[in-house]
Amino acid sequence: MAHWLYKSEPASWSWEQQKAAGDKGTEWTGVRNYLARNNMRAMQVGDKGFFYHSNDGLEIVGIVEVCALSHPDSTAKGDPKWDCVDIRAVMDMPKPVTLKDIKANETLSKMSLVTSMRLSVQPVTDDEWAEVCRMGGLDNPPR
DNA sequence: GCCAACGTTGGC
DNA sequence: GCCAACGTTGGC
Repeated sequence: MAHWLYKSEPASWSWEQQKAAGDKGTEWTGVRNYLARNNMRAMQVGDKGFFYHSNDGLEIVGIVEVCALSHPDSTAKGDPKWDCVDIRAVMDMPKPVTLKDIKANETLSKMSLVTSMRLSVQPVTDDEWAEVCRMGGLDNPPR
């Protein structure tokens, strides 16, 4: 199963809000970048991902999973170019993993978060997934 | 608040 | 179809 990373500015949509949305989850709306959209189109229900706070926080704070396949973005005003998936919160990171920690870790030097700073929905490799989970204090990370 | 990176737009 | 201008993102 593939892994992903979702960026959000906590001022507009925070991890607390994501958790409050419960098991039904929410549409990951507002992505207007083709690469990020294509990543969402490739997602399967059950794919896990990291939830990252950009701008304020700069850390991975939790784990989410895809709970609905990509579908038209309801905020795109009927523009068929833009799709999104639904995601729901799965668990907190016991220890949030900061961007600083990630940049300092040689294993993660190729991570999209480092190399494609501005991409808002990114793929995460299995190795990166395992390493970030380990750093975050998850001994038995979800797959 | 600044500015680098980078995606998008639009004139040619 | 190229590329300069522009706008946005996001770390610092």
